[in-house]
Amino acid sequence: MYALVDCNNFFVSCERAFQPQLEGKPVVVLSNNDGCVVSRSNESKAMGIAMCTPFYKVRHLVESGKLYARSSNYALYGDLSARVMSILADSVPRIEVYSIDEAFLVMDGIAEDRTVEICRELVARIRKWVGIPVSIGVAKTKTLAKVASHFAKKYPGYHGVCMIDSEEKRRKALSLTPIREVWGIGRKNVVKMKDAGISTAADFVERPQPWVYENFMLQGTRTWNELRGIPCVAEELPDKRKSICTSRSFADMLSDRQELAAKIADFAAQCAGKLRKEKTVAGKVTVFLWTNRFRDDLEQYYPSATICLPVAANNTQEIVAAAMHGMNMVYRDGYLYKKAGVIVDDISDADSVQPLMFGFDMEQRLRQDALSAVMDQINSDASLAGACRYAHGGGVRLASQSPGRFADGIRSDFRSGHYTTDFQDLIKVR
DNA sequence: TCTGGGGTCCTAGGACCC
DNA sequence: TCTGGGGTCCTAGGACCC
Repeated sequence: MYALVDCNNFFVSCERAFQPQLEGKPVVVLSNNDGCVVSRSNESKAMGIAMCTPFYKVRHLVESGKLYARSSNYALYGDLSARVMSILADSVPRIEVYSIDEAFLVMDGIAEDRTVEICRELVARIRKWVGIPVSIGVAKTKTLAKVASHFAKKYPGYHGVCMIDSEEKRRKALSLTPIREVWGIGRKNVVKMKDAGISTAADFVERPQPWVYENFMLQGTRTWNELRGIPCVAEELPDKRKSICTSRSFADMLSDRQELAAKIADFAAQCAGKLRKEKTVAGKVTVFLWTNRFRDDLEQYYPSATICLPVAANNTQEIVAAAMHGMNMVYRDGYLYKKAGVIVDDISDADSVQPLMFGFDMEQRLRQDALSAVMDQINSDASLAGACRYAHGGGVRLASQSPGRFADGIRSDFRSGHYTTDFQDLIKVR
C-alpha cells in the first residue's frame, strides 16, 4: 500500500504556524514578485478565490481588510517541509518525497488493520511538532492514494486519513471523483474526456483499454491502470535533477543591456551554486528572455540560446561566462523584458567528468573550481557571509553580477520573517 | 509519371505536476 | 499600473546512417 501525505494549504499553513492570528481567517500566499495567488486557506477558497488568480484582482479585498496576503517565503516553507519529511522518514520503512508538501510512504511490512491508526498518529504528531495540518490517503496505487487523500481533506469525518482498501470503496470513490481531479489528467485532456462523455473517474475506467490508448496514449493508459488498482507509476524517484532552472519576473520591465546581463549573471551563478550543492555538473547552459506577454501594445520577443560547454562544469565563472555568451546572442535593443532565466541541462555527477580532452585547459578549470569552492565557503560561513552581506548586500560574487541582493527588483510587499532560519526574525516572534 | 527501406538518436515542444 | 517558478516525461519529426 501507498500512503500519500499531503500538507493542507501548505504555504498558508506555514505562515499560520508563526502568525496564529491568521488562524480561521481568509489568507492567501502570493507567487514570486507578488504576481499570483498560489496558496489559499479554506476560508479564502470559500470566498471564491481561484488558484493562480492575479493578485491585482483581489488587492482591493486585502486593502479593505477582508483578506490577508503574504508574499512567498521559500526559506520558511523549505525548512518546515524538511521537518515534516523527517518525521515521516522516521515513522515508516521508506518514503518518496514528491514535492515540497507531499510524500508517498511505502507501507511495506505494516499490517493493513493498523495502517489507519498509524496514519492518524502521524497527522497528530506533525500538527503538534511542526504546526502543519496534513491529510493522508492510502491505497494500492499512487493515483488511488491521491484520490483517497482528496476525501481525507474534504470530509472531516475521516479525521485526516482515508483508506481505499476494498473493491467497493474503490468503485464508490471513483464514482464521486470528477475526472479533472485525477492525478495525471490535465486541462487539455479534461476537454477531450468531456467530449467523449466522461465526467468522473468511474466513467473513465469503464472504457476499454484500446480506446484509452488510442486517445490518451501511454500516460493515459497508465492512469487508467492505476485507477483500476494496477500500479504503473515508477517506484523510485530520481534523486538528482536532470535540469536546473533559475528565472524571475521583474517588478519593472528592463531594457538596458547591462542591467539585464547582470540579472542573467545572477541566475547563472545561482544555477552553478545549485549544481555544486548536488555535486553535479552541467554540459549545457540555456538563456531565455521574455517580454511582457500580457501587454498587447508592446512588441513581443521570446528568444533563447543554448551554449554547449566543451567539458561539463559547475564553477560559477564558466557557467556565468556561457550565460553571458547566450545573452549576447539573443539580446535585442528596444524591447522591454519582463522575465528572464537560465537553465542548466545535460547534468551528470561531478566526479564522473572526463577532463582528458585535447586542447582543454585543465589548469584553468582547477583554478576556477577552487575559486568557486572558496566563494561557497565564505558565503556559508556565518560571520564572514554576514560581513559581506551587510557590506554589499549579497555575499561574494563575480563582478558581472548585480551589485545588490539577488531579490532586488522583485516585488515582495507582504513577506513575513524567516522565523526558522534567521535568528533576528525568530527574536521578533518571541 | 516514376524517384527504397529500415533503423537509431536527438531535440523541440507539449502536457502534466506542485 | 498589476499576471510565478521549477520540474518531469512523452511524442513527433528531423537528421543521419547503412
